[in-house]
Amino acid sequence: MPDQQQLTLDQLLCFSVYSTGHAFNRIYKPLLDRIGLTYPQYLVMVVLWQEDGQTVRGIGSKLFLESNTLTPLIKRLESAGLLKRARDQEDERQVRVKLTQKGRDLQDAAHEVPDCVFEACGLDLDALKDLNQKLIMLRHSLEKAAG
Amino acid sequence: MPDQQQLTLDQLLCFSVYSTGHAFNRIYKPLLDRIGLTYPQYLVMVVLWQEDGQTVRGIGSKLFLESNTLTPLIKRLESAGLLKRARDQEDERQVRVKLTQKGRDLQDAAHEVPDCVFEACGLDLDALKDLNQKLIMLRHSLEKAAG
DNA sequence: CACGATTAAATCGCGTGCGATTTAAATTTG
DNA sequence: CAAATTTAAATCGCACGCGATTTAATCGTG
Repeated sequence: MPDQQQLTLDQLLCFSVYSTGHAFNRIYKPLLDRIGLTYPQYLVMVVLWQEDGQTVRGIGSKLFLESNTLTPLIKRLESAGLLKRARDQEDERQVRVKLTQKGRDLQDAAHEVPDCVFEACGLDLDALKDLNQKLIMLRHSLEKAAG
Repeated sequence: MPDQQQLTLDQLLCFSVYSTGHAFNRIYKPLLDRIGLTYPQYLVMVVLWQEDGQTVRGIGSKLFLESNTLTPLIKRLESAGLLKRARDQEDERQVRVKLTQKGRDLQDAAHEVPDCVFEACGLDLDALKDLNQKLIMLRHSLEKAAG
């Protein structure tokens, strides 16, 4: 980065990532309000719709989140009746998260969300995939650098 | 987006943005801890280093944040002695934020932060600028769609 | 000029993220 | 096998973000 004396926000990649994250949230908010989920809760549901019965740690490794964030979040989903939490019988340290019928049914209600978001991005599918891949690679570099 | 039955996280651009934002935070954390700032606080300082004496609303329009987020954050920066808040004499609705000497001096201490982050990205400058521009355009599309 | 509308901050409540610590279970090692 | 270590969740505290509301100042219209 040249000449930090004139450092501006629009030169900072971190800021475009940060602010675009907020912009995504503003798109998701009205869509997810309809089905009673927050964005992070939606991500947990996506992970569980893909594979039910995962542990908190397993969900966390996919979302890059830990139990201090996930435990309360998952408890809220349990309060909403979307899933059940239960200690694993074979390893009682772990908690397995299983969808209820209501939780599985919600996938249908969430059906149109990705299309609406895709629309809002204003990108064709190739450009979107390309940007996605570049960000995944960037995330990987950052994770490696963080150690 | 094809076939939401098999929707996975790594297909979601929103998630790569969301998780890369967290990854940036993990890079910034140790760098900013040294100078006693959080990442959003650092962004406010960057905005003020570029132009001192802005209003809360002015700062917010650059950061895509509002007074409900900024007021407490800026008060913390004031408590840390980095700036002063004062009502604008010409329009008492507005609060002007002015750096103290300590706040201006902090720019030197923050000197190496952008270089460290750039390093962690593992991208050459052209690739970084390209990615940055694409994200800025995406953010613009999302803001427009959110209305 | 007055009164309703608009605007800027601030306040409040809630849901994340996350560092630090705690608790309990499983694993490793002597 | 027992003690020390490791591991998985949970808990706690704090700082965002943001929707909703409140307060105070300014503007706009009649």
